[in-house]
Amino acid sequence: MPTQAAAPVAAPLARQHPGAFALVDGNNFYASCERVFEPRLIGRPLVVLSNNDGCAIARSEEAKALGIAMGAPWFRIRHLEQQAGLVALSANFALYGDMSQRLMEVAAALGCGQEIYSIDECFIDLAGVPDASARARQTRERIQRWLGLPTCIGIGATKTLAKLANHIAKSAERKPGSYPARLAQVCNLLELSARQRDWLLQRTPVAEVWGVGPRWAAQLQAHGVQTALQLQRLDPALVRQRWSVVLERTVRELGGLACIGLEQAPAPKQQIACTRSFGQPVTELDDLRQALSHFCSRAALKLRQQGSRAGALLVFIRTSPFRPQDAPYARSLVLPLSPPSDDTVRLVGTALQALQALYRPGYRYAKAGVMLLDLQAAPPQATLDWGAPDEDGGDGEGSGRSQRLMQALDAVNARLGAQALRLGSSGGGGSPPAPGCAEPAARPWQMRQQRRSPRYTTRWDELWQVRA
DNA sequence: TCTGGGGTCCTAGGACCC
DNA sequence: TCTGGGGTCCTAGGACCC
Repeated sequence: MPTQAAAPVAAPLARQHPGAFALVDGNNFYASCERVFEPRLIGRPLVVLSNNDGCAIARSEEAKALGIAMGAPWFRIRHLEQQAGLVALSANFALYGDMSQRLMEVAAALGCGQEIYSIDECFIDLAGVPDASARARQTRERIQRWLGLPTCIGIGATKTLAKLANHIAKSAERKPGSYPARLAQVCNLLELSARQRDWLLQRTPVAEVWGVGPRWAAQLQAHGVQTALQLQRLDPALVRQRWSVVLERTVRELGGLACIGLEQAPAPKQQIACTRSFGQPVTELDDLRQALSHFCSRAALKLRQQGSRAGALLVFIRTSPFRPQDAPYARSLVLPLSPPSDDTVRLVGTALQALQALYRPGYRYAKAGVMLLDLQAAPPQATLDWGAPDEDGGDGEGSGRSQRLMQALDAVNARLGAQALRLGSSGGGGSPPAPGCAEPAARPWQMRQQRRSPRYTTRWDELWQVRA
């Protein structure tokens, strides 16, 4: 057996100085974005629904108080519309993404490095930043005043402790009296005594620790570990043996040893997926072809945007696991792409070939998707030379013609809207048609989004209207 | 009737190599 | 009783994150 290197844990020991990280996190981010443009929603229980209006993926405090769980299916909570004045909106990712960019710009000024961790969270490197707490409060106020978005900020010696501090800042704000008031909104563990920190860790359930999911939480509890403090005091070697090197890192991070660094430049993705549940069950091959063509086109755009090519492509189709009355069917197929490609025409052609092999009539399909695999950096872009004949003489892979076609496709869609120019196999669908074009017939695979708010910040025709 | 859509990392085990 | 000793690559599965 090869001996296990201790590298993943040992490397950070080289850090000379204790670090300091902040975590800036939007409160109930999607719900808060909606309230910025629709103030009548303030104070009301509000949920944002997933694609297809399937389940709740964000909740205002008032909605949480009604007992609505994260991921609660809409059909189980919709009675609260009548009973409790619950408002439900379809997810408006164009709006959230744009608000996120603005938030990240303001938050970046807090320190000397930023890792955008998710749509509503970023880590900030605070090494060498004086008066971190005061700066954090100022950053919070700017985000509130300039964007109308509430945030909380946690500060600690490691990313795991910054996360934990953020959790405390939120809890202290949500439930005044549960923690000292000065910890609300901004919680800086670095300015507390060891005793005070232990007290906070002791009050934090182990399941709230970043990196401890439901499975490990249950196992830890069975092992007598209920709190973050008890987890921090476990023997790292035991944790590694009984669980994994991943949880061992968490234990060390809780103890103040930074094992997880700040990743400022996001690494290129190793795989790119586009998958969707359908708005209605789909039975016809032609509808599946349209759906997969559409998904694959989106994935191909993401692929080109990060400058990669795919060496393989996976397609899956499946019936609903939630409908026992339907005959189950779920299959996937991986096809190689040789040579690797970023050409929408070729990728969609391959995806449809896979679909042809997977499709069986007689099933009610509920979901399908495309994943691009084996991603590798694309060779440097050929210079744009419209007049020159293709060196390889054809429209084969990597040819100048393929590259120019994709550049033109992306340029047109960047100007006129994501679906303005698309393959015929995609059929209608996606975004509304450009002005003057006919609305294509709705297809069963298209997702339901019946309660979406306007895309206030990214569409000229959906701007806020003010009447004098 | 109605249950999201992305990602990451780590480990174990098998195939295969010299 | 003994059965070589290293290695790499790939895949599936399990855990986690938002």
